[in-house]
Amino acid sequence: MSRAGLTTERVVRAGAELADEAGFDRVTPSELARRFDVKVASLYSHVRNAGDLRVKIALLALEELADRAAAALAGRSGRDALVAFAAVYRDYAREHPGRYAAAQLRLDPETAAASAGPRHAAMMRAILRGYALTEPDETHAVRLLGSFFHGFVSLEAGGGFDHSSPAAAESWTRLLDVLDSLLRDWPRP
Amino acid sequence: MSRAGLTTERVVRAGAELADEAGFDRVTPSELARRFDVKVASLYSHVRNAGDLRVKIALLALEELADRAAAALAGRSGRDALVAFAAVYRDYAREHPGRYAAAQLRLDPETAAASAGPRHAAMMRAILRGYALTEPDETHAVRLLGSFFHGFVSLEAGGGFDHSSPAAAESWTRLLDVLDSLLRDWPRP
DNA sequence: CCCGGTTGCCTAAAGCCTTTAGGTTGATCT
DNA sequence: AGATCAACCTAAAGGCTTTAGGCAACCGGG
Repeated sequence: MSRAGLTTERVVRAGAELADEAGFDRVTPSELARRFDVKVASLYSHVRNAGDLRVKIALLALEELADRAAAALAGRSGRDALVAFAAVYRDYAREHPGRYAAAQLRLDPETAAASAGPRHAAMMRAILRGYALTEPDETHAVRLLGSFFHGFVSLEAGGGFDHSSPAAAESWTRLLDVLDSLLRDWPRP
Repeated sequence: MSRAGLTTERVVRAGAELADEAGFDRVTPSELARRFDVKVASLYSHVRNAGDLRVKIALLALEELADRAAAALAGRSGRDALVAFAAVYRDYAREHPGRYAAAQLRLDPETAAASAGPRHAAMMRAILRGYALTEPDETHAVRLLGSFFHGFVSLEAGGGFDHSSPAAAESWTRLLDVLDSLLRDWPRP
């Protein structure tokens, strides 16, 4: 009997692929075991339990997203940075819907703090430094962008824009222009 | 043996309460049966299966939300309407997190069309008629507002704003002002 | 080379959830 | 009172999760 060569890494990565193919809520130890042609119990040496598996996939997704965002941001500022950053989110969600869903998993505070989450917040702030906002408006703007990105991408993933025109992509482009213009010309309190 | 007096209506309503207390993903026929002190199989006369139960809870949530929104919108326009409508969403999500999560469930196109979903879209458009937007910008604006509302509310529900100041409520109020001002002074293409 | 330890994977078993098939009994209408 | 319908039940099959304990493949050292 040759071995399948499981490691936590490989298990989590396979879980992420499964999430993209079948949906994050269909990621189960049983299904993964089937894919590795291994008995279910064998996975439990690499992952504490089903919940832990999900958390690890979420952390992977957050890292991947942050890495892509960081790469996209390099050498850009202002509107360019905003558009590039936004594209990373939308593209990632479209390419990897299961991972994107995983990234939305609620983490306990400790895990969240050690995740790539804070990097995301920092990058968002870095973008806004290209616009002349002062606190607390910069924080409000971070939240506006975060909410819009996440909301748009998840509504699109849920098919919310499917049966109306124009296509989602057109609204996305136009709205980024609108937001850029809003940030440059931020209304006073 | 006296009967529990189940009906589809009561089962779905209890499911919605369970969702709010324990989370939408913990809504199972088993748990509901326990609450009604009834055998699991008995529920299957009132609900086709676990998925059907979830869908029915989602439809209930969408109706409730639309009803509240319609009531809030009555007699208001412009900024007032925008703020009142937004408040309905946020308050509903905070009062009924499980139902709000349910309302995000992906429905098949047929079910979605028969749901209260279209009413939501219509109300959003009604609000925007208070601002002088022309197509396709009105559609873009609908999507901006929808994305922002949903994004903000779900990030807040996920605890995303918990460990930073100012409080979410403050950003919410301020950002609604900002959006109102944006809509009144919508940038040209 | 082979021997011992580590680690990867297994069998077994218990517990819970879902779903279906078919039977019984309470409520209701005539 | 009898018939009918709906509400509820028992029984059973099948899947997922998790733990405990066992065997054997691999790796490093003697």
